[in-house]
Amino acid sequence: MAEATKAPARSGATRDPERTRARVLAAARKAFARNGLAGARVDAIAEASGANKRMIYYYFTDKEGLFLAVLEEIYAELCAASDALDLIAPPEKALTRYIDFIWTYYLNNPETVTILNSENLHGGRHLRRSGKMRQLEKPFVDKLTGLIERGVAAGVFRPGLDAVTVHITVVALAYFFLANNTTLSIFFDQDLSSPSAQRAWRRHIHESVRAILLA
Amino acid sequence: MAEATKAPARSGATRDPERTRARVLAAARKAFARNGLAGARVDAIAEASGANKRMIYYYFTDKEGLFLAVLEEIYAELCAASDALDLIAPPEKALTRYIDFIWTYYLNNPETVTILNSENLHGGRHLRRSGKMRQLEKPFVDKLTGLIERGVAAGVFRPGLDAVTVHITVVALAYFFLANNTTLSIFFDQDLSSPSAQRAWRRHIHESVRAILLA
DNA sequence: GCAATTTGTAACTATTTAGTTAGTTAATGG
DNA sequence: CCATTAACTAACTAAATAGTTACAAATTGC
Repeated sequence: MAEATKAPARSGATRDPERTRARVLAAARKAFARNGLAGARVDAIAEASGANKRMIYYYFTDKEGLFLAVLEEIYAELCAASDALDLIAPPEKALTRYIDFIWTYYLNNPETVTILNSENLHGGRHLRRSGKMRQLEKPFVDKLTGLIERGVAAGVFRPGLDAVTVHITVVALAYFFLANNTTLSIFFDQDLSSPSAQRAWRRHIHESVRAILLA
Repeated sequence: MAEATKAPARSGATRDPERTRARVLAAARKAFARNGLAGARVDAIAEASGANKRMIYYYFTDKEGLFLAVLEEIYAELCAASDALDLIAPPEKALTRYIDFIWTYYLNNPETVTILNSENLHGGRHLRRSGKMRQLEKPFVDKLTGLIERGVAAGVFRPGLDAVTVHITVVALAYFFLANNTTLSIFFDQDLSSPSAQRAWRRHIHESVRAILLA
């Protein structure tokens, strides 16, 4: 709502802070995803985004502020995608849709995976400071809780499993396979990055979560 | 075999390359686990280990060589612990023992977790170069394959699941929960690092893997 | 016991890095 | 239409960083 009044979206404008900010964030996301917080270079981000380095400090205070802004953007995207997920369907069908959503999301957003790993390396110290993080995930947990309750009521799912536990289980199976794909491929001497290996694992997640959840 | 003849283990010796190397590796492991490859400082590792910085380059060529040496040490420890695991027991009991081993290992070796994450961030480029990695994991996979086959033959486990798939499943559930504990705690607004949360998750892994594997 | 080699040290360097200074150009509001 | 503010730039700096140079002392092989 504030966008239209504050930034009148001039096309080809010589100055467009909104776009500059967005371009810096996009370049920063790539850089942090590839090299981590310490490995990413502010000079490189400035050059890649076409912004002057001074503007990065103008908008984001310092490197850690930029990293936090990237984290917040990533998190907002994840929540927006989660909110768009429709789980109003018969329990088994909704479960399938939910699992596919998680798998597809992390498969298509590898930067999210590596940046979240980086934040964990640093003990979550950026997210913890952020004001924007509180309870954005709650509507999604409520939606999943609703699905599980409907499934239990219908006698399809077994009782005793809460939404957060189920969710961490599904994310663990998807995220770990993708985040640690290279070391797993080396250790077990097989290419787990191939489309066929990915299909097989996606199928395995479906079967496993069904085995865990079905009555 | 070479140790006894080459390094006669003099206690309190003024020079002891074996110990210097070991101390550098220990300090490097801590530094890489805390700050990642780019974030770790060679000067800090030298100071923490009591070794002169020049010796680090003398033994490990460069920072990446040191990182690789840490990776190889971590991997060798993991394989040694895996080899010591006894799975000769009735299938269900052996399965419980195996799951406990994986959970406990990653719980007690958080540095292994973060360093493996770092190696994945860098696309496995250090491990891939290493000559020491090939097939060290094989005896363990064979042992697990044996367990699964015995379970299937006894009608306790369902057929169609290979050892690597089962193993990645168990490690995913343990490793992901531990590696991403802080962001998960923030996102879902609950302390997943507490002993009770850890006990609950360990129990959940047991129940889930049993659900996946039991006939 | 001495020449060669291994292990160790202190001080140095060339670059890179995050972060600044000091200013210019464009938009905006009265 | 001008004063004020927001957006932007180029060049700079102080500190940190990976990697070296040039030696010295201990150990080992002969």
